[in-house]
Amino acid sequence: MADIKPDLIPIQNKQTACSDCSIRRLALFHGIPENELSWTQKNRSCQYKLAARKEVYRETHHSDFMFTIYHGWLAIYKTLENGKRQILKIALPGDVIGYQANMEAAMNYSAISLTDAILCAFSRSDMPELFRTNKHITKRLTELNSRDMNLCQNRLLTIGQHTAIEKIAHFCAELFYRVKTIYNEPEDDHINFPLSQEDIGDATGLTKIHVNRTLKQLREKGLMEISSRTLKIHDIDELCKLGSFDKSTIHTYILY
Amino acid sequence: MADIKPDLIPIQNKQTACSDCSIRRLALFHGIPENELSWTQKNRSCQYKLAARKEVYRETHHSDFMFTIYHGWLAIYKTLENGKRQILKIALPGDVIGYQANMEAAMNYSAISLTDAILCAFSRSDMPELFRTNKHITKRLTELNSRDMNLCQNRLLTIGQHTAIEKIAHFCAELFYRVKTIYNEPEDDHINFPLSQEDIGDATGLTKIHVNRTLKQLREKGLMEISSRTLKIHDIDELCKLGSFDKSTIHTYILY
DNA sequence: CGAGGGATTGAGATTCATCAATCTATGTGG
DNA sequence: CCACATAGATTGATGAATCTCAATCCCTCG
Repeated sequence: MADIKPDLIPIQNKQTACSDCSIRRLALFHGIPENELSWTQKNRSCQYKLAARKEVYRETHHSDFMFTIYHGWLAIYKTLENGKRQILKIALPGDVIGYQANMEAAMNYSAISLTDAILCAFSRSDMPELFRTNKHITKRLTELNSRDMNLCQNRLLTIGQHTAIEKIAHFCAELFYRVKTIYNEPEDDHINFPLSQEDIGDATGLTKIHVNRTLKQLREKGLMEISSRTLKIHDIDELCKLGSFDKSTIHTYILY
Repeated sequence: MADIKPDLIPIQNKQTACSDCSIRRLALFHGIPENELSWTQKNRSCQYKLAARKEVYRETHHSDFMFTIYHGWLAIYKTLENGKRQILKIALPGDVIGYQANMEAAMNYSAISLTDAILCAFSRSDMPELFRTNKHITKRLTELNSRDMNLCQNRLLTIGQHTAIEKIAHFCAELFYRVKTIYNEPEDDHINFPLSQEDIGDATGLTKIHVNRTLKQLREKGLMEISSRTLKIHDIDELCKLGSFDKSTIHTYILY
């Protein structure tokens, strides 16, 4: 088993207490009775911070830890021999990464930070004990997994059956609603957007050149615009319609 | 909540006992101690049989049941308003269908039988009790979900980043290995294959016409052949290589 | 102020979809 | 048992969507 990555820097002091966690409503520990919350605090190995564009996991490698994201964005992806990359998911605060059934198995995806980030680490070897001792967290983990499954299936539908402009509309609309829900700022029509056009291409199965042309179309249609790492939404209803994104289902993703 | 579908015909007698289940090693109840197995027997509402091409679930509709597949093949899919369909998964004996985090929510996919099938039904309203009372089955359900997640992510990679011939090679190779592992017939180079070319297209994001031409290419390359509902593999190694399918990972899918 | 990565645009090639016609296998009713 | 109906498979011709290669531009950062 490999150790922790060198780019992950332990936060020496000022670690957030789980009971004070500002994003608890989103996270693994949502709805957990206070008296059981001690498990997370006790078993959280450490909080780590890391810079943007640092690798957290690499496919086929082993890792001792799973993480919950406290701050920042990450991309979860798989690569092919020919260098092509498929981004499976943009992971946001509250998301769990590195959880899989067999905690001793190698990672089946890679992960990289898209922004500066703070991660809460849990030792994978503690997980079996968790399943034995804490039903609430186990159930919650299952719920988060199930939500992820639904997201993944929707992406499969989008990537398999949509055109380029529909794919990008869907991708951006989903991300927009996820971010808005997490940060509770329903009034703003824009979000910080740290992905390059190449990243968008890797997430939607398009080349960066075609992404560029398609973003231009979206701009000219007055639906949305990306510039200087910001996504501005001009017509969210049309955007959702174009991308077949049902915003009412966002609450099946972000579980309160 | 909707009731059971009229096409699902209750098996009146000769229901298989869970303790005698021939596919238990694959299924939800793998590795469950005998004394806990009574839960499944007690809570299994019924075994149902159904003919090929019958709908089991419809997206957005409610269902009272989740199922484990005892016999037959099913397709799990989502559809768009324009009629396009994405097959998310081919479900085989041992697979669980209809499990999602919020058991009261509407189904987020449809399901149809591809062959005659036999399903074991469990009432969704019993699930919360299951989580409270049976850690083994809960854990097993989590493992199966996690395996499905990995399969789904691999499909996302394939559909997003591969060419038509690579997609179909991957799809067929995966299915071939899954079927071989379930039925334990490692010597045969062919399997029963009830999917039409249109089904393959819906699973890989291609039109049936392009599937036809691509199958012709695979035939001419001497890799595989589909005829009269049979998939014959001529060169499994080359097929896996072409489709970037790593057959060694099949054991992370089919958990013994 | 120069370097470098990302964004943008153009031209041409390729893959895949669409439309349309024919062929084949399978099942059904007479 | 045959004639027919039907669904799926096959092939051709054409066009659209997307990729590839190449050049230039722009912004950011040291």
